[in-house]
Parts: sequence; C-alpha cells; structure tokens
Amino acid sequence: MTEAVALLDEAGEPALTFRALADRLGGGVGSIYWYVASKDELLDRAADHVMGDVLRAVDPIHDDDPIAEVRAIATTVFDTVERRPWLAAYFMTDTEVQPNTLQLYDRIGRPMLRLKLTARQRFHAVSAVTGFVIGTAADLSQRPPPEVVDGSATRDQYLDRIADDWRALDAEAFPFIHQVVEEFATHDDNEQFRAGLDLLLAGLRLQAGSS
Amino acid sequence: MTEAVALLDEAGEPALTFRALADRLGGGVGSIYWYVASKDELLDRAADHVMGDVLRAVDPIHDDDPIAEVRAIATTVFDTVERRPWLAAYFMTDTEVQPNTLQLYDRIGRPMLRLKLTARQRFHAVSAVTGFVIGTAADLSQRPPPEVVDGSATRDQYLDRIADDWRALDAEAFPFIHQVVEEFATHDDNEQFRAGLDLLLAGLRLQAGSS
DNA sequence: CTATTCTATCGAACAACGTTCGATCAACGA
DNA sequence: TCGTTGATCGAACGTTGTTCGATAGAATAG
Repeated sequence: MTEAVALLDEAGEPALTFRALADRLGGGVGSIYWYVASKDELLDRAADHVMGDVLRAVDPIHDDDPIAEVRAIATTVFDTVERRPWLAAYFMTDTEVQPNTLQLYDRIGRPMLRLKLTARQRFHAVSAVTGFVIGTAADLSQRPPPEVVDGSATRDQYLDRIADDWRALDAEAFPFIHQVVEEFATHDDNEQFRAGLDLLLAGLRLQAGSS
Repeated sequence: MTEAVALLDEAGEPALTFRALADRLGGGVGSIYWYVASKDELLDRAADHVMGDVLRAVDPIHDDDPIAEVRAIATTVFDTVERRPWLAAYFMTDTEVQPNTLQLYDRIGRPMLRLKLTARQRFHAVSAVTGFVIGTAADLSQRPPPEVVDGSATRDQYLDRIADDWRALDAEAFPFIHQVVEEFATHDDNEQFRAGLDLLLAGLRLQAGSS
C-alpha cells in the first residue's frame, strides 16, 4: 500500500492525488479512506515509510567518535530528504503514525549518550541537528520554479540567471552578496550542507569537551 | 494590498483564500489577479512584506563582536518566523519578487565580512545560519494538530500527551528518548533555538579564530 | 442453517479551491 | 469622437479532498 505511495512521489509531489493513487492501485477512490483518515495522514505515513529505509541504511553505522557517528547518520538523512522535497514538511509531524521516524530520532541521539553532556544539552543538540538537517534540505531542494517543471529551462540555467541578477546588484548596497556571488554560482548543495553541519558539530564538540 | 494579506494570515494560513481576500478588500476575485500572477506569488510577496518589517527591526542592531551581531539578527528573524508557520515555506523562494528578503540575506552576511574567513567559508556560514533559523522555526511551529485547531485541546495538553506516549516507550529500545523525555516535557521553543544557534556560532567562531 | 455483525470496496455526489475569461467602465490623448 | 489603456468584476471551469450510502463476502453467534 504505502509501497505504491513511495513509487508515486518519485513522479513529483502534486502528482499524488487520491484519484491517481486509486487508479494506480486499480481500486476505487473511497477505498483509500479505509486505510488512512486524510491526506495529511497519508503523507505522514509515506514519510515514515521512507524513514524506515533510512533506518535500515543507518543501522550498520558505528564510529568510536560519537560526533563522527552523528555526522554519518545526519549525512544519510540529508541525502534522502534532499532527493524528496515533499518529505521535509512531513518529518516528525505526528509521531503516533510515524514509528520509524521516532526510532530514527532515538538513533541520532544514541551516540550523544556517550558524550559528557547534561540531559538538557543532549536534547538541545539532537534537536539542533535534526532541525538543521531537515531545514537545510527543505531550503535547498525547495519547490522548483515553473520554468524548470515544464522543461523550458534546466535547473542550472535557472541558478545561472539568479547569479546574473545578483551580479547586477549594487556593490555598495549589497556588499556581502557582491562578495559571495561567485561562490553561489559554483556552489554544491551537498558541500554546503556538510560545511554547515561541521560548524554545528564543532560547536557541540567544544561544549562536550568543556563540561 | 499586501497589508490586507498580512492581516489575514494572522487568522491562520489556510484561511487565506482568494475569495476571502477579495471579500476583505471589498473587491472582486479576479481583481487580485491583476496584481499577482498566482497564489504562489501572492504568498511570496506576503512573505517579503513581513521581511520588510524584520529588516527595519534589525536595522539599529550593532555589536563590535560580529558573531554577537549575527546572533541578534538571527534571533529577531526566528521570533518573527516562529509566530507565522506559513512563512518558512516561502522564505527565499523567488528573490525576484522578494527584494526585502534579499536585503535581509545581505544584512546577515555583512557582519561576517569582519571575520577572517574565505569567501567560501562566509557563504557557507550564512547559508547555514539562515537554513538553521528557517528550518528550526518551521520544525517547531509546525502545522498544528486538528485537536488544537478546533479548540478541543490546548497546545500544552497536546504536548503533554506526546510526552506521555514517549514515557510509555521501552527504555531499552529507546534509550535516548527515555533519557530526554522530561526535557521535552518542560522545554521552551525559544531556549531550544538559542541553544542550537549558539552551538553553530561557537563552531563558526572556532573557524574564524583558526584561519 | 440462519441471522447478524464485521471487513473491505466502490464510485457518485458535495463543497471549496485556484485559475481563466470576456464584459465592463473610467480616463486620457489624438 | 474614437480607440487605447488601466483596472475591476463575477460567472464559469476543472480539480481537489472528503463524505456517504450501497454492496458483497467472511466470520461469528444463536
């Protein structure tokens, strides 16, 4: 059932309509409502289904350095979410129908137990990591512009156009953008995520060291 | 025009429909389409309108310590976005119709110019901060559950119920959750955000110091 | 064996939404 | 006076999520 959902969102988020799903399953529209109560719950369950895969992919990860282990897990989560823009909005929205997500949350926090931190610090650290991973993924793989969807331009062309717009800005009114526009034009999403994550984890390491 | 929009989303996001907005403005439905091309653009512009307020609120902020200045700006942005769950999804989605957002982006990066970093490091740092702020705000002020919307339960009651569910989990299968559930039950969103932001900024300070 | 409940399916119908479109009207310059 | 332009309006269209009663087989009870 949710297998068919996972297949459908590979063809874009707004393509997942109750009627399209019913057709794909060879059933009626109303039947789906026997299994889920609403579309929100459908997407909650679909998101949790994906997190089940992440959970399995993350299972063998181990590192003697707790922070390195968190980093490896976070990177795996990011790679998965970044490929599925719809996922970010339904991550951890209803833990009652998302058991896999709950397990993943615990999995991220487990290495932190080996760090010398207070319970509160640990809670804040894990929340910060998940927030950063999901937030950055949502930010980077944001709703693609119409001209990319209809195929009249590639994603690279779109980004190049933005870079050109930025270059045309006044250097005195926008000193920072003026300086980093070339970085923006040549940036790589994954590298950008890892750089931010490393900043966060460096701060965490500092905190764990000076307890 | 967008003033009316800013008023309407105070009454919830899905309440902003073209018909409701037209009624509020005392005009026709079609008239709105003379000013905006689609609902996406309407929300893009509404988001940018709010960012204009943020920009003004942030203007007088100055601190000799660049990182402290970034912290103050980020906190202001967070406070604004957290109060408006719909905002996160439309932050920096189309800079062509969001001049204020573009200015704000530059404003966040400007103190970083005083840090000893490479252009690439600066770009990554600002992206990390904005991603963290927006992502965490979206995560914390996520779509409220139905029972809170219809007033049959308060937000605190809802969180208490989740905490109870978490307490009922097996301590061996969920060691981390078991340890932090009390922190979750008594947590404060703002404190949680600031703790994560401070981790991120501590990492940044480390990087700037060891250049 | 029969009657009754439960599980599961189905699609017509409803209300609400974003969007399109042609009609309309005032203002203005030629 | 006429045609052009800026601006407004609401009826209409297609799609969406959701509700509902009808239906039929399986299981269970008497």
